Amino acid sequence: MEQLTDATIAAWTGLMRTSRVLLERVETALKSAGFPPLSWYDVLLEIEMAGAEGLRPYELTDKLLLPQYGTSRLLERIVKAGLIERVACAEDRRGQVLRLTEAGRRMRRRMWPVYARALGALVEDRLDEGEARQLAALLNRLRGGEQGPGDP
Amino acid sequence: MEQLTDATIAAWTGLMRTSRVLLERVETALKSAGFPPLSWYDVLLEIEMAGAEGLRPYELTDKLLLPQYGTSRLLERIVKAGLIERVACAEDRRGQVLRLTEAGRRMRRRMWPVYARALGALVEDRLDEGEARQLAALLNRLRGGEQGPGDP
DNA sequence: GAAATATACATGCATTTGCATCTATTTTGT
DNA sequence: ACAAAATAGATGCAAATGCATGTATATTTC
Repeated sequence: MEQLTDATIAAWTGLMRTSRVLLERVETALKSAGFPPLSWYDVLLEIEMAGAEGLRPYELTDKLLLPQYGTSRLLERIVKAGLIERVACAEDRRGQVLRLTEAGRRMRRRMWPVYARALGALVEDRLDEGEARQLAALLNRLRGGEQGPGDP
Repeated sequence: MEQLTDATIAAWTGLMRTSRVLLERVETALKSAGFPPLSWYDVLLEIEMAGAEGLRPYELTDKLLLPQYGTSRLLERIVKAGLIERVACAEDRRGQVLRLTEAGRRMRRRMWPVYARALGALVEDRLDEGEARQLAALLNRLRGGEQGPGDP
């Protein structure tokens, strides 16, 4: 029942297993270097890339595909660690603007080499550039054709 | 610093985003049909496929790539729901053997159409068979060449 | 064959996640 | 301008996860 090709099943299980395994390895690399989880890196990077205007939490929710409460709590922890700060938002008094602290900027910079080394070993050493590009293309199609841009 | 090609970055972010989005949609499909999470399906299927000899928890841990305590607790819940039962293991008194109950077998059968429909919409409708096969191949290479077999 | 080591599984405790709902403000419709 | 609806964000509570460690049995080593 429910005809699905073997190829579909193989793609799905490959996706589930591979993403879990690689993510776990990246997390392990960060943790064993004494760094916080990858999600913190994502937050720090997005805020840094947002530049001088800062970033609103709801924008982060969109970019990182997190549930709203997930963003709220993640930010709470990162703020508590002193890596970002919330500033009241001038043009919307419900909201806030996120900014990196100096410690946050430093943390992001220090995490990157560990992250990059892991990606080098896990991805770049295993796929040549053409393959990586093809994989990315297939994954993007799977995700539903075309969405907003994406960054590391 | 830390040269990584754009293709590597694109493959990595594609992998993270796509796996999260698709998994979330599958989970949503199951939940809104009134079913338990996908991990329950995985457990039920593995036990069913193990056949008459049943399956040991540590084997499940290997197959599903779960941490040991994760398996222990997942099984606890599924047992409590009456879908599987633990039987004392004859040849290793530390261990146990898992078996499906009739309700477990039924549950797995009833979940499959929902699961399959989701995979049809998310994977099969978006990639033709050749693309799916290629995606699976690339993902398997990423996961570290060749491991044991894998099933849905 | 006794002691050391390894394996199977469980569990207490802290952290994280999910869900539903709450408050405050902004936007919309009339 | 005001009521209704939508949006930004927080939070209480329950469930799930991670981590370290515990207990029991098996296996290895000397």
